[in-house]
Amino acid sequence: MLDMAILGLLREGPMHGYELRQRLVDLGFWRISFGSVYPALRRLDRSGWIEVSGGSGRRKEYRVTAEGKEHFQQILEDEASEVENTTAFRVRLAFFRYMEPSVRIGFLERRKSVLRERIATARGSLRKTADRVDRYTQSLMEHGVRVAEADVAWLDELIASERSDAPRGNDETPDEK
Amino acid sequence: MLDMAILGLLREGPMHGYELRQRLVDLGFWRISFGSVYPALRRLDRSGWIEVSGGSGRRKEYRVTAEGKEHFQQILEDEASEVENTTAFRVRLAFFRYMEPSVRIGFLERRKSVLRERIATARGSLRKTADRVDRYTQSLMEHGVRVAEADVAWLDELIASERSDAPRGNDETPDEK
DNA sequence: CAACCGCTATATCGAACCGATATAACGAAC
DNA sequence: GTTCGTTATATCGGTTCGATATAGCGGTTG
Repeated sequence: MLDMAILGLLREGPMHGYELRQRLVDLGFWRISFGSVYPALRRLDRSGWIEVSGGSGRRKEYRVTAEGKEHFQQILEDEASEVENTTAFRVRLAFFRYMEPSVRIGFLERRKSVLRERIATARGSLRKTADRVDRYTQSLMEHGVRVAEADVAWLDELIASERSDAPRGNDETPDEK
Repeated sequence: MLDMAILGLLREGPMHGYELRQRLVDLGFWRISFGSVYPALRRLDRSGWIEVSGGSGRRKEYRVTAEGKEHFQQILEDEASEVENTTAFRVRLAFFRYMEPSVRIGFLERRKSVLRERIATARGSLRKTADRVDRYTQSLMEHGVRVAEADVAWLDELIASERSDAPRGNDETPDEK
C-alpha cells in the first residue's frame, strides 16, 4: 500500500523522504505521517527495492532500483489485491498509466462490482432497520448509498473512455518486448 | 475511535464481542477486525468503562459501566476531537442523539469548514498540476472534489433540519446546570 | 449416527500505521 | 544576532489490520 505509493512516486525520479510525504499528501490519498514514511523507506531499502544516497545526516535521496520497478509492477497489477479498500484502489488508479488497458478495465470492473454489492447490502440494511435506527444514522446510510452510486457512475465513465481508446482489447501495445 | 463506537453500541444494551463487531460492520463505518475489537474490549475493561460477565470460555457479555457512560459522553462531545477524519466524524454522527442540539450544530459546522478548505486546496492543486498529472489522477481529484461538494450539501441539509428543530440557538436546554 | 460443513465465538501474533515528539540546520525577518 | 518558520530525519508507544488458530454448535447427508 504505502510501499506501492512510494515506489510509484520514485519511478518518476529520485526524491527525499520529506518531499515524498508531501507529494503523497498533495495527491490527497490519505494524510500519511512520517512515522509511516521513514520506516517504509528503511524496509524498501532492506528489500533492495530502493537505494539511498547521501549518508547519515540531512537530505537523503532515494531512488528505485531495477528490482524495485519489477516489484512495483507486480504488486500494481496483482489482480487478487484489494479493490475493496478505497484508499488502495485510489492509489492504484493514480498509477494506471503503468498498466495495460485490459488490466485497467479489469480493476475498474472489479471495483464497480464491489461497490454494487455494497450498495445492495446498505439498501437491505436500510429497509430492515429503518425504524430501529435514528434519523442521523439513517441519513448517514442514505448519503453513503448516494456517494457510492456517484462512484459507480464515475467508474462507468472511466470504463467507457478506456474502451473507446482501445476498442479491441490490447492492440494498443503492439511492440511489447 | 473504536472505544467510542464500542461504548456507544453498548449503551443500547449488553453484547458480546462477535455481535459488537457485526453491528460495527453493519453500520458501514469501516471493516473492523477482531484483532482490534478484542484488545479494545480488554483495554476498556482495564479502564473500568465496561464490565465482563461469563468467565473465560465462550460467549462473554460486555456491559458499559456508569463511568463508561460518563467517559463516552466526554469523548463524544469533545470539541477538540478530530472532525478531519471522515470515519471519526461518521461514528460521531451515528451517536448524535446523545448530544445536545447546539453541540450537534457545532460539529456539523466544523466538519463543513474542513471540507470547504479541502475543496479549495484540491482545486488549487488541480490548477497547478493540471498538465503535469495524467488523466487518471486528474479524474480522481475532480471526482474527489465533486464528492466533497456533495458532502457539504448534505451537511447543509442536516444543519438546516437541526436549526428548524431548535430555531433559537439553545433555548432547547433551559435548565442546564 | 457419525462424519463433515459452515457459522458463531474468542483469542493471539507480527507487521503496519498513526500521532506526538525530539532534534537540528537552514533562511528570512526584525 | 536572535527569533521564527520551514525543511528534514528520526523514534516511540499505542492502535489497528489481516491472517490464523481453536473450538463448540447446529444442520445435513450419505
